[in-house]
Amino acid sequence: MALAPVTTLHARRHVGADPCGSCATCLVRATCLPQGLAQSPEALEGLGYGRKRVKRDELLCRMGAPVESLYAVRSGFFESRSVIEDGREQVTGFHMPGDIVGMDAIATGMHGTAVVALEDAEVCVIPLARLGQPEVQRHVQKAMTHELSRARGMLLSLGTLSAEERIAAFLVGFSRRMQALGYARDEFHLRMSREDIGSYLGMSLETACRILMRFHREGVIAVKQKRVRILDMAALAARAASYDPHHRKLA
Amino acid sequence: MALAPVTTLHARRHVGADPCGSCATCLVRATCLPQGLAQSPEALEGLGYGRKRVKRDELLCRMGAPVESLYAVRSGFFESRSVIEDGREQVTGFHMPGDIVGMDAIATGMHGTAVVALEDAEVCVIPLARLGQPEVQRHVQKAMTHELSRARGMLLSLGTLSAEERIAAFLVGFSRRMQALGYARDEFHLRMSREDIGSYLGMSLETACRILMRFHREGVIAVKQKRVRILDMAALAARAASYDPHHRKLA
DNA sequence: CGTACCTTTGATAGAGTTCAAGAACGGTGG
DNA sequence: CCACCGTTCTTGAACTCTATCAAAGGTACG
Repeated sequence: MALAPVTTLHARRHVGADPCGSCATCLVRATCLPQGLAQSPEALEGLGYGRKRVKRDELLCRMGAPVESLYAVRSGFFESRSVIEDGREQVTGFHMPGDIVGMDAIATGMHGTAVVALEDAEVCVIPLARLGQPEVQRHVQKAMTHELSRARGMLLSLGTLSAEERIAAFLVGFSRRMQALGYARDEFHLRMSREDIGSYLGMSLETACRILMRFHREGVIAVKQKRVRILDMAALAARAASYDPHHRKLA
Repeated sequence: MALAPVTTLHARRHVGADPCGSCATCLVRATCLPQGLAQSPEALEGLGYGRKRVKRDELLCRMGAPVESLYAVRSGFFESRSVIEDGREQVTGFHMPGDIVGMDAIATGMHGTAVVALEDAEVCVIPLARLGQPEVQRHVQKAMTHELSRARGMLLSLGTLSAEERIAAFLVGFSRRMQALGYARDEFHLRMSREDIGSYLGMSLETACRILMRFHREGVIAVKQKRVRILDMAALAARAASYDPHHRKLA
């Protein structure tokens, strides 16, 4: 159950390894918004989208701030946080390279969440003015429907699953996203703290911790601090009981 | 604390009172999708959007079914239900006249929820082909961002609020939506059962019931079966601790 | 190399679920 | 119009899960 050193993870890391690179070499290009605007890498380069670097714990955008642009994550991980009136706050999402951040704000013209970098990161800045263009609109619409699906999944998770099921579902989902980015699917580095995980999943940090340790004890995963290895994906998935739009019960 | 008879409610009801009426007299017209396509009522009429009637407990669309169109609710109330793999299901939304239903499905081309009529209802059918039109796209995008905001609000509710706070927030929100439709804001008829409310808010039907009774006992509301009167809106709002995008804690 | 933060673990308390049973309501047929 | 029956709502009691409080390791970072 021993975990490989972190360096193993970093060796696999070919996303965002080139923070100053051009779009031509950007490995999240396939999911990137500007992609819809230009077919060739050269044309992409000419679009003049800005880049922005954000250091760890810095804010990409503030809650309540007016929206000037959307952001496409190029490298690094982010989390979204929202507060309710009385000051309590909750993590509402984690964002990986290829994700588009800030769409929720288009309706109100104001960011509904604060987006924080969990590690040094870089984003592409997409001016809001671009949204008038039909190709951009189509791309954003697609990203938005995905956000909606994800949000409904979280709703189901928070509403009907037990804490253990939510943790399992979280790990399986995280694994899938890592795999989609070219990382290993069964060994990864959680960028966020136990408190963030707990907040995101609607439980205390202690509960999140205890359940991760329980899975470790039972041999489903190996976990040490932020390093996680999935030892029995099937067992984990079995405990996740996730949302399945193909399910025919209500058909 | 006695409640007025239901007829009082129905007397106020001027939305959807004309189920066969034209768009020109439709009172949810302002929020209706086709509105963006035609400036005059006559032009609206000519767009040839279909109508569809749905009886109580009938499905407007099935989960997993291919998406052919969106629906704009003209009259009546609906609820959305999703299932997770193991068969457990949850109510994920309630839909009132003026709401657009089915947007979540655009990405996958398949409905992620089953939409059920809570009473006899009528909808306008919006063929998916229309989505290519820029005006429609813009309108749908706006509706979608509102859905996203609502979803995040629910996430916060399920993640950080106590059962009592969630019930309070639900009542305040329901009241606001009723008022926006021209109904009384402090006296209304819940179309859904306690089980539906509980499911939507992530608690058992007994808990939903007990909390409503607690509010009744404390004089905050008067509730008898599905009839609700809000006696002390301020007290209710104080317990709701809802999501506020203007909040500056994370700014 | 020390300090602050994060993680882990234990003990206790409280909120909410589950099981169960009675009451109220609404629709239906005589 | 009334009685009946199924459904929904209400309420109680026992139990479970999760939160909270507290404190002891670890880790990472300056």
